Amino acid sequence: MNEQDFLAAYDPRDYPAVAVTVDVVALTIREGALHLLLIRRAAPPYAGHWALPGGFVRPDEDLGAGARRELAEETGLGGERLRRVHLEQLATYGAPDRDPRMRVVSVAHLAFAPDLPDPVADTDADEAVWLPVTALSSRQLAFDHGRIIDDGLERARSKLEYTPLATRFLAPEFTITELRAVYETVWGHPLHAGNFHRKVLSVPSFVESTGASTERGGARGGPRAKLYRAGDARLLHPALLRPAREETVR
Amino acid sequence: MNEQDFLAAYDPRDYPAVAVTVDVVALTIREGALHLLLIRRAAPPYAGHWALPGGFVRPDEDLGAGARRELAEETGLGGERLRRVHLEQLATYGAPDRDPRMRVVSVAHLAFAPDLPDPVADTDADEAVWLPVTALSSRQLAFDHGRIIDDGLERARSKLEYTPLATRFLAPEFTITELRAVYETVWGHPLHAGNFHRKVLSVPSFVESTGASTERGGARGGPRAKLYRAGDARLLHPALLRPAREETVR
DNA sequence: TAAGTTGTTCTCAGGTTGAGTTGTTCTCAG
DNA sequence: CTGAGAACAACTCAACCTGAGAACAACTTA
Repeated sequence: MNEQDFLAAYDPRDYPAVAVTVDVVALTIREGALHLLLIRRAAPPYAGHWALPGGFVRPDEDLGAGARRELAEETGLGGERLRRVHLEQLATYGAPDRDPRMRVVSVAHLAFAPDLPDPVADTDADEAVWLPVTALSSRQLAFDHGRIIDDGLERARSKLEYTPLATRFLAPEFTITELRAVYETVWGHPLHAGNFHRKVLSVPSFVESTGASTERGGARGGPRAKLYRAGDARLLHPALLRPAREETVR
Repeated sequence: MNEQDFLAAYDPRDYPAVAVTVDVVALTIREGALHLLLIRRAAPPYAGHWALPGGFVRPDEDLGAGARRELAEETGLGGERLRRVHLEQLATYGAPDRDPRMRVVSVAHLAFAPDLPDPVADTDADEAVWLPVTALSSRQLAFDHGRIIDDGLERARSKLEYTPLATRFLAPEFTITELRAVYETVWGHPLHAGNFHRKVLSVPSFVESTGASTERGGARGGPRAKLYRAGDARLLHPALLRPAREETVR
């Protein structure tokens, strides 16, 4: 049997039915707090529970494209602003019983977005909101989405260490203080302003100066800050390491 | 419609057919060189080409379990030795045209194994071999497996920096020099022996002393080396960073 | 104008790194 | 049995990086 005959005789229905979905852990920073995009499910299973935006991948659509489409549908975003959102694959979740309907394998993605407008509920959802991650524990989550969110948050924290992706939470031009605020909210603890400043400027191609400064000083005083934009580094060398967690005392 | 009615009325065949496979980038070190497990495909598509071990995920099997099963089938391994192999999810590949038969989404995994016996070809394969990664360029690879292998090698290199997984390429007891040889072969360049020694012993819980030493000195002389086993650290703090690649000169 | 805040630059002590050296223990060849 | 060479393990030292704090000028609001 040659390759062409083989393909002609091939019947996809011979294989077990598995559905493939994409889900998105979309993060943004609003009012100094890390927020996550969640929808409330309108239809069973898990009707009324909160879930990640996502859905079945379409027959001719790449996985990343599917994730971006789902994100666009939930945020009502398009064009340039959607293109500025960082999107990467997170991990794939495929426990046999994770969806009561059938075998569903979900390819989860992680998105970093600058402050975006309030989301719009579409057909699958009662409601869509940006929820502060600190408020997550009070919500009932569908499927294994709690686990996916935990993995996404840990990935986000670690990505800030060795990539310049913190800039993706900000407008194209930003100050070093705004960049530090991103690190502080994602990592959840304060950083030394002077050392952070020195470090960011010493990492090659992390940020580049625009030459301009802010129009005004800070809300409560202080000089105007210099403006920077993201440099062309894709990896930070050397990395900005998180302060080590305390050793477990024995 | 309540949730039970919904599930009763649900027909999986309403959804587009997608097949889910698991593939494994299995790495080991033989004779001082990094080797990769490859099989030669017996059946179309890509008959005669080299491919990663893998196959369709079974209806009631978790993704990681499927990857471990495929690895066991190709290596003929079982029991304790199979359990010692480190296996983690790498990434998922789902471009619509990556398989000519139908839409196939492949969840790739990465495995680190101590030196294993020669693989045994099973039904899907003419032949199975451990191939030095330096010889990869001379082989015709099926599907997008070249890309998956590149991603797996890069992931392996980076995992050695911040996890103690280098020990998974070795027997349960090893010397610091053997551990250094793992880093040197995976990273592809020599390391300073004295500094490596100091660093490994200074990272908390990376390795712990067994108290014993090797029976004999090195093949070409030298004292007996102290033996260590893996400690209980899951992450290295601080990490063992690769020397920075040279800056791209402009 | 005074008081307070903030962006930015310094200083300095302590730690870590890269590179080389030393001393000792071993294997192998003759 | 001995000498040459190899390798493990420990040390030294200069260069660099980091964390913590201080200094100071440029802003804000009251």
